[in-house]
Amino acid sequence: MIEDAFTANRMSEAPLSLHRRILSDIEQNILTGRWQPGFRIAPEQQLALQYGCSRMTVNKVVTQLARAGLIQRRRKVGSVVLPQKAQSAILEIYDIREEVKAKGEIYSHQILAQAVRPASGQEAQHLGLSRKKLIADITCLHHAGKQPYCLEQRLINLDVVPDAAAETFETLSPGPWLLDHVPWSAAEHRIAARGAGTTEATHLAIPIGSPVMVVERQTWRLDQSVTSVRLTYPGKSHTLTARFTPSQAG
Amino acid sequence: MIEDAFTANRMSEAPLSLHRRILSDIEQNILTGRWQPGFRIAPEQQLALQYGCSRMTVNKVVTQLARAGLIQRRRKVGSVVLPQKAQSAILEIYDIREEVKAKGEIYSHQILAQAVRPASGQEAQHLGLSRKKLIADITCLHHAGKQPYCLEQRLINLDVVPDAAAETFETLSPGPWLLDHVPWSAAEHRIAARGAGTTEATHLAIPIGSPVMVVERQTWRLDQSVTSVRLTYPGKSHTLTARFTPSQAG
DNA sequence: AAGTGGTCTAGACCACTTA
DNA sequence: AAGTGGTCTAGACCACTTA
Repeated sequence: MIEDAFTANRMSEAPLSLHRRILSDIEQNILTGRWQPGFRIAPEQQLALQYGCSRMTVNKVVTQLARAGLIQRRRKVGSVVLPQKAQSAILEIYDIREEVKAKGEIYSHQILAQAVRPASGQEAQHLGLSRKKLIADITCLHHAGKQPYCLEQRLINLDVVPDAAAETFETLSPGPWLLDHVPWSAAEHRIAARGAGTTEATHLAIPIGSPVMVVERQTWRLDQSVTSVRLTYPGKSHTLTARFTPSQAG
Repeated sequence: MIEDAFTANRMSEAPLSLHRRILSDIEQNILTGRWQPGFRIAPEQQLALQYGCSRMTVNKVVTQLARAGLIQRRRKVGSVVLPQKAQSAILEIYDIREEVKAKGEIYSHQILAQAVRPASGQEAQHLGLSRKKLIADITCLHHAGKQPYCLEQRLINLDVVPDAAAETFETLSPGPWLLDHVPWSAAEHRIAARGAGTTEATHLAIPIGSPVMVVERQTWRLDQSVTSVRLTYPGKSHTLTARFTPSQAG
């Protein structure tokens, strides 16, 4: 369990750790705007004196705040409050199978098309590999009960995942299969609302032009692209949720 | 700057700190599936011996992994690898003004309607307050150049933010104004794709039924709701982006 | 040269949880 | 009773950055 400020504040009996007290103090000063962007936080030594604790305890707090993006730390200069350009929230992207099961529906998936072929120029660029490298191109439809739930269009870099060429994806759909077979180190998601094109409309059994949510995800291992996927959901059936509590982020 | 595993791997010269080495080791074991969910990680004492370092150093790493949601820690039981139910990604939600400026367009906003009135039953429930409490109900249109960019429909809990009743929001739109005036401790976002209704279509100058992205955000201060807002963007003009690197999350 | 953060140590005492 | 994590201390040495 992650204990965050929100939770901590509701559990009134729990004696706050020194760490948490210092964290909340500084955090509140920043979030309420008492300490404006550019404000310089007292150096660790001084904070340690103020709170009557060791420098290590203060250091952990301030490091955490830097990780959460509230401040920037630089040697000799000190810790400076950053402008709050963005609210960052934690978006949980669940496995489609789990999503469907969580709705109490029966999950199934179906491979509509599968090919191994050299990457086109555009694809190669997108995946960050040289042209003519082999990729797997897979189209997969996910069902909730008998209803189409999500259309998956995926490219896999066979340099990184050669096993994918021979895989049928019958038991596991490409997403979870890849999670099981490849270590990855970074992912990027783009989320947009669009009107369904002919392909999406046909497979998802919705009218052309009706709103769909498109989630595009690209995954890297070190600096090699592993896979790139576009997930298309009918607008009615899918909502993403993201939460944020500042102290949780660090 | 947050230094994450991805970055670290690309900066080959930088000597890895002990902390980072231990973190990467454990993380890779989990992310590659060598340590399956349920696997029990060696206790801190033993890890400290293995790496020839003090327990404190190990503790910081393992605490960070727990915060990132990769493992669960329990006294006496130890640290257990959690099932990877979700990929979590960090979604940055920018201020609309900044978003527009970043596109090189001129930003402006316009208050279309503003009222102070008692909350309806549904609104009271949504905001988690008793009925008849006063709320501010504001509709605001954001422009990029001369084009409508985003429709904002907002409720503000006047118990928490009494000043909002008298505010005209001419200089600052309600979002940034609230950020400047109220400390908050948690936020929740829901993101969906829908077809534009009559109201949205009219204000955004798009056809009825055309795809829009709807971002609903609710913000709390401790356990009081501060504000609830619905932002509606034409599907064409807006994409959300979320990134993730595992070690960054902690 | 001096201030600041980055990292680490070797210990301590306690709280919680299972047995 | 014993194992494990939670938190904290009082120091250390160094790297970086500004002056």
